[in-house]
Amino acid sequence: MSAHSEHMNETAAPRDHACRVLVVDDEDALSDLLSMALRYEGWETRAEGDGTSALRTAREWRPDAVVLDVMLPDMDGLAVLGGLRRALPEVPVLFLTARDAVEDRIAGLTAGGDDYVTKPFSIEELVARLRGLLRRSGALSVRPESVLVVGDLTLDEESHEVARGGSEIELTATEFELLRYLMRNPRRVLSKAQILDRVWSYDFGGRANVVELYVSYLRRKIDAGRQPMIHTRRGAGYLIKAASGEHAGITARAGSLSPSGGLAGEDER
Amino acid sequence: MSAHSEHMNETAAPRDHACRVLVVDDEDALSDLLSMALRYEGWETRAEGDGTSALRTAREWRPDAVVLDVMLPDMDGLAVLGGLRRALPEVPVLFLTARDAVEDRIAGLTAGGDDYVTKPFSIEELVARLRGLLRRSGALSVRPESVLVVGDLTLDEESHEVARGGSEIELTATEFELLRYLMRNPRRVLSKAQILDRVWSYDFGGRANVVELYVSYLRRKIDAGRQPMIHTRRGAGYLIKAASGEHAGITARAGSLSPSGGLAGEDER
DNA sequence: AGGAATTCTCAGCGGATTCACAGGAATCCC
DNA sequence: GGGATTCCTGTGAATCCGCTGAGAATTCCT
Repeated sequence: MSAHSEHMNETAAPRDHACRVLVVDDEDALSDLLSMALRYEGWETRAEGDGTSALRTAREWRPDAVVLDVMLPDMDGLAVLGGLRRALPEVPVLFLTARDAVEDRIAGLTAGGDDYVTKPFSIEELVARLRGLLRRSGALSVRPESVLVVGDLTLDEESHEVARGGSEIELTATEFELLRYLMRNPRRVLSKAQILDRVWSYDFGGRANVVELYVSYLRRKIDAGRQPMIHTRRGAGYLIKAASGEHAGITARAGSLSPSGGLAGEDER
Repeated sequence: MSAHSEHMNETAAPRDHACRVLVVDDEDALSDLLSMALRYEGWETRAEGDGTSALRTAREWRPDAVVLDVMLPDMDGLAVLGGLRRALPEVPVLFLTARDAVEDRIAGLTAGGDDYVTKPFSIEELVARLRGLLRRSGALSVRPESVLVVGDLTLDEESHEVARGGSEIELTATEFELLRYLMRNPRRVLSKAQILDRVWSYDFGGRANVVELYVSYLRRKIDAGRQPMIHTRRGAGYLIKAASGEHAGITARAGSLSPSGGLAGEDER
């Protein structure tokens, strides 16, 4: 909670928030989690638990994007989609679907440019997808470049390419998500708990030790031999920053700067 | 610096101006899907479910193209076509017909340079056909070249010719569509679900495994022995890009330009 | 109809990935 | 220094994912 303070970022953040996101899911725990994460991202949110209210809210509140669970108590997700389209033809939709239903009725959902995420997902993934949708729909005031840059390290969210000093680095899916999270919050300490909550699926039952493991993997690939960029703050967490010797805080998001950094004044656990 | 590239939308939809497309179909699900896909392509759409309203909208809204299901509840496709021609003599029409429709009748309809697609179709196919119609009718402000280029790989959407490094490559229909989709989104990871939604017909019930299969076919024909251009991002999807060693991001649509690839000063890999 | 080309299912292989565990290294505190 | 705490990383097991061969089903061509 804490003051949803506006923290100074290295560059003036062009407020691409103000986006409104409607979350439609009947699991309260999940939609709370999501709302919090999205609000964190700088977006406004509303949550609804059933199709009928969702449609009402959609009409009245006119969100810029919708996160829609395809399994709803009162009406089929597809029916909700139909209503949505009629009310807000342009609004992009991010579907949530159960893992095993994947093959099922996702057909055609992404054809129009919408996207989906299978449960259980990681917040990082969901937010990234949503950001992609908003970017494409033009809802973001400034269309952000898809490349994150910290020092001589770059990460392209569209091609999933990562390179340091020009040479490409191969990462696994988890490594990629972890690095993206770190790079989205350069020079900011992230606790293992935060990382776990953000990068691993919300139902992950494992030990916090995986974070150490994956940081270790990342270091091997990214800091190998060179000036280290990933640093440990014992007892607090990890952070990434341009290697000393680099130009100061060349730590920007190529086009605009993400406010997402927004983890200002976060609390640790 | 160079970083300031104007970024584009997902599908290499070259923002060819806001063409207006009228969709006439009585199946809501399908016309929703279509509207969505076309809007995504950068076009404006209106949907109507019967011939009468379709004609009214055609007269008032004056679309640049019409997608017309020949099976309508109130009037025969032929009658609608007649009305259309009277109202908008020049407008190109893309017919939707059932697979087993009487072929010669359609042949008659499309005599004027119109085109048709049989249900069930893939979004890729429909969009490509429509783009062709618009291109020919001159409705597109910038007439895009019909050749997609990525590295030394070229694909001509009109002649359906594909060549790598000058030597021609024979592809089956599905392989062609898959490659076109990849090439329209160079250097962007496309998930198997996205590919399935876009390249396979909307009613395809099969497993995502076909995508792997067809990627495998494509690789045999395109990457055979040479520097691979089709890459797997395990856990994420596939992407195509110029082989390393090629000229930088010569990854353009000959006429308009496409995403990230383009500009000089990009780093190579 | 007969044969060829194409599409697709199925199943198995093999390597990549994820993760638990545990011992060792670094750091902190008294 | 000594012990406690925290972090790092090698090892190995279970699992997941993608690739591909074989062949059935379908469509296309003549």
